[in-house]
Amino acid sequence: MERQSNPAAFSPKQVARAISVSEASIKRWCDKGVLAFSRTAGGHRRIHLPVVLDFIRANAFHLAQPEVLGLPANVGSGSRTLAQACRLYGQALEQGDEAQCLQLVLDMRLAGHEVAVIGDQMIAPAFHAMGLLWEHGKAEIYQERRGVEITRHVLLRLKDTLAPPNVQAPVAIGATLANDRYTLPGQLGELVLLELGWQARFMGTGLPADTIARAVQDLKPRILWLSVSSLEDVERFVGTYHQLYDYCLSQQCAVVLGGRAVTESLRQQIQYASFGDNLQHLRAFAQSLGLVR
Amino acid sequence: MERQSNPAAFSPKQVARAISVSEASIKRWCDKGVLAFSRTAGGHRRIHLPVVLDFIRANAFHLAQPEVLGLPANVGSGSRTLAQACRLYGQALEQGDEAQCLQLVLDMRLAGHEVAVIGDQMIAPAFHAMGLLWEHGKAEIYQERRGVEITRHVLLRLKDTLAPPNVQAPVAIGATLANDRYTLPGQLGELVLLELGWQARFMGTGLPADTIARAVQDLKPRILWLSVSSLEDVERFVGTYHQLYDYCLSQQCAVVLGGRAVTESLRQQIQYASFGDNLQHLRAFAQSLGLVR
DNA sequence: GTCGACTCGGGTAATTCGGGTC
DNA sequence: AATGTCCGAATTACCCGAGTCG
Repeated sequence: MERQSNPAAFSPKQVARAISVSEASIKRWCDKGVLAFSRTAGGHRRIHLPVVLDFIRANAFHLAQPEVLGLPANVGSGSRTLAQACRLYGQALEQGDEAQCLQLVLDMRLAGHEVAVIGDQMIAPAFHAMGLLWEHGKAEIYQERRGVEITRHVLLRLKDTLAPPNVQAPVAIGATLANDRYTLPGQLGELVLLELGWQARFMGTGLPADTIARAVQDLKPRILWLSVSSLEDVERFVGTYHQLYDYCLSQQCAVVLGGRAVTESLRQQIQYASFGDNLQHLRAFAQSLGLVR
Repeated sequence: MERQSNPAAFSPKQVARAISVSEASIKRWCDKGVLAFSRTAGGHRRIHLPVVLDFIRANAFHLAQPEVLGLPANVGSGSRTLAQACRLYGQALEQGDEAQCLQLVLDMRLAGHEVAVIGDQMIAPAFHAMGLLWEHGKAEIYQERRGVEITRHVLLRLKDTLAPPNVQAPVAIGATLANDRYTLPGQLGELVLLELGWQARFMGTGLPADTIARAVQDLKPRILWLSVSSLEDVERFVGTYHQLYDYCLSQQCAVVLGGRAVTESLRQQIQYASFGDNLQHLRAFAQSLGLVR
């Protein structure tokens, strides 16, 4: 929930996380007088933004990311719901505020949301919204591209919060085919499968079908997930895909297709173990195989 | 206690254990001014990771227990030359061994090599070698693509070891133009400039020239570095580039060109503030502007 | 009014401070 | 001169039941 009248105020927990210190310390510093604060009617501490900034400066807590327009950490006291977080994530992307993006994603993760949900209901919609802005001339392409780079970094941090996979866990590999350079869906897929305990690795973008087949041969994955975000030549795709699918079948590797370029009409021309236009489908399918746990 | 949103900071005890000296020595070095540190509100010392690594590098300390600082085990154990490290990096890329890649890069960094040198003499040659293997049918494309993903991750870790830029530092932005999806040179350029103290940001791949111009207008960089690894239509490139160059000139933004697609013949058709086929050129040019320190 | 998440306050264990000494 | 160890006081992190927020 946004405050309009007062300057933004934060709870001890928020400030604590913003500067990587325990919540108890924040409260102690408040009570000692080093950190000015006010109280809610019920007695909860609220620390105002200017105070936090002064404090960070005074104590040389290196403030990450420069172009923070006055809102370095937790904007809005209630980024609890995914919808709110999504909106804020979109704003942070526009401004190129990597620290804020990271904070929002980690907040959602700490709130218990699965990676698939964060991807489907926060990150994807944020980029979709930015696309709409661009169509109306209200956003620049460079903002979107920069946002991709930022989100890549954020996803890598998110990966750090996931338990490393067991060496005996089943293997999954992901890729995009030639001429498809959208990396985020692929990276998100990796995280979703890692979260389920798989040894998942996104192999990169723009892989020819034959080298993917070779990778299947060498790495013996049980899942191959292909993200298809753009498709120039459908005919050609169907041809090469068929071969790849047959090979995967012979290697006991399930092919999971995803991406907005996999249209209804295309799906009727091809086979797959599973199709999903979002990450939760991928998650559900991987779990349905029952190979982990 | 282990958080990561800001540049990671450590207590004297942690740093002491990491390099196998007594806690008292760390405190003395802090107080003597050889180890930069900040303090908590209660007076406890906090030392940031980039400072620790600089210190280790400058004083040739042995990093006995890297895991205390959140770094992979065994970092700093191998004293290798760049050539050796390059060969091992190539092998690790082939095998998809991300941990090994990370260790090799951090080792070289701890050995005192600049980011530009690591990029020019270790990472670039490793990929070049892999390309040669591919030409002889001894490597697969998927290995190269996977290697790119791995190296991306490694570079992000490397970024954590660099001091965050000052908010007043000059801004630099980097990008690749349309149809050029090689991200590594751009990411490496970012690190090189960050190391010099710039506020550098790689904006992503495949940006149209007009949105780059818009970014220059919005962000007011003093350097725009363009990595040109592939070039389909030279004519077209020269045309759009000219416009972009002129605009940058009017905005007092130096254009630095790099990449193997900038051939001798192409260079005679265009203007630029600097050209470099490697990172050390970029580094030298940025330093020659004398805007930092 | 319900309900989950958050915060309160206070208590305890672990860490760090600064100084003095070996 | 430089380092490692020991100390009481201060600081910080983690824990819990009761109350508050949205």
